[in-house]
Amino acid sequence: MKSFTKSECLDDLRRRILSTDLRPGHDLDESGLSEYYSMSRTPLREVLQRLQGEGYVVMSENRGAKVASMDIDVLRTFFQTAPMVYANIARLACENRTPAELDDLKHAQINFTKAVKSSDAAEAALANHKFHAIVGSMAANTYLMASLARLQIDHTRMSQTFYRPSAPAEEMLVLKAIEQHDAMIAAIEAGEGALVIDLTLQHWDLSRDRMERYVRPDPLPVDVISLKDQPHAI
Amino acid sequence: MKSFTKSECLDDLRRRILSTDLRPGHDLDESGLSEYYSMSRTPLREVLQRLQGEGYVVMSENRGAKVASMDIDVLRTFFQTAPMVYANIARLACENRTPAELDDLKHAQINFTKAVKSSDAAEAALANHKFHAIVGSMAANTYLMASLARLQIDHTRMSQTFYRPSAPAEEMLVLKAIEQHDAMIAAIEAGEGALVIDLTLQHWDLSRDRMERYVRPDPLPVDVISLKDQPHAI
DNA sequence: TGTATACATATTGTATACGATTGACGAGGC
DNA sequence: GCCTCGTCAATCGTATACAATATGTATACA
Repeated sequence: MKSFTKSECLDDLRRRILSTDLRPGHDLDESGLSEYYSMSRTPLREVLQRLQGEGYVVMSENRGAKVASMDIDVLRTFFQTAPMVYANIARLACENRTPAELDDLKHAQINFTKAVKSSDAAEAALANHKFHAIVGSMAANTYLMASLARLQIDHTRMSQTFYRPSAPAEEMLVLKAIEQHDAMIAAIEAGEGALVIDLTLQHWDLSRDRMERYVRPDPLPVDVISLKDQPHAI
Repeated sequence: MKSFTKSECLDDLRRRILSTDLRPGHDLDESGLSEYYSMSRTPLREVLQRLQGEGYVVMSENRGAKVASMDIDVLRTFFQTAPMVYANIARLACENRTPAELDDLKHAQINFTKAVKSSDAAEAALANHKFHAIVGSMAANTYLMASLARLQIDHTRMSQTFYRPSAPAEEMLVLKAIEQHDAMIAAIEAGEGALVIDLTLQHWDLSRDRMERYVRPDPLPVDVISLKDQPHAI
């Protein structure tokens, strides 16, 4: 039974939420989690409070914490807002990136590529999350960073299927995403703002198509499954 | 000695930070605050954690909480980011506002006007904060709201002097701000997106001029005050 | 006089115990 | 048979005690 520090607990919960190991809307029981992480409820509650602040969980008085849900109207605003924020972040990253951050970004891209090649979907999604978080920190803009962080939570959760390609054509898309990352790194290093905005929007389009299919999947063939045999859907 | 509930404590700390009653960078002592609000340290710590999540305070391991500072590079990004976020929020508010929210907004404007007329600077700044927070919630966009909330923290703290006019010409500016609010309400109610963006940017310009003067005040007349008699400035 | 180290003090971090609130289940009345 | 109300279990919220960590100060030594 591994013992966790508080910050390890924070990281682990973030991971589990981002990878949808803890599903949106899932109820988080304080006693259960405190036992799981072998710490008392006091620090665990503080971790939850913090996760609430970051938008990973929502808490209600006397009714505990839940993993932040992804309902339809939130998704609507997600698709509405993401390209604007991503593009602005990318432009600012061009202007403000430090050499150290550039190294971090290249390193994150190596990890991302590895995760994709090893077909570990959750790991790939998290590595992609990390990549874009670094671009975010390059922008050095606390205000936009607050939006970006929240966008990324939902983006990463929705992109889980992206890295689990079911057909050769879909695998091509993932490889294209890798190429786009490389191009973005080059553009950021060269400080070409207009180019990196363009690349970012292309990257977004790729991701969006895949996510929209996840949100609105192809309907089941109704004439094959007898309606009365279907389990109740929510 | 009044007893506070947890949410009252939250509100009060927000108020005190926004009004710069608690100055940027000020050290927040847990025991002291828990005594002040007559609650134990456990819930107070959770309040601080939450305020950290909202960007009001920053916490560091084993070194407690501080009121979020407003250093020069943060202010730079503030002026860079605010107009874009405000304009987008305003446009979305036009599209998504509910009748109930419109009533709230009108009510907030009444409170704002009252506070200005009564020359209570801190109260006016807070009422203005509330007004724009309602516009933010009208936008119904959790992602941008995260940016807006953080922008507003610094905006409200910087605008403290705005409502403490020292000359008739400056008082005119405050009255103009009231008029702009009224125009914004009308535009939002009519759903005129382009107009409300325009009004919002005008409102921003008014506020920005005043804030820039706060950040970079007129220099002291060096020939009047003998240098060796000056108190040490930071 | 300046610096380093050890101790004292203050403050933060964690565990545990207890009180308060919520929601579910079942008995009783309509 | 249905609704209402009360009890009970489960979970959350708070207080307090104690442990861990950081900071300030005094003293010894270069």
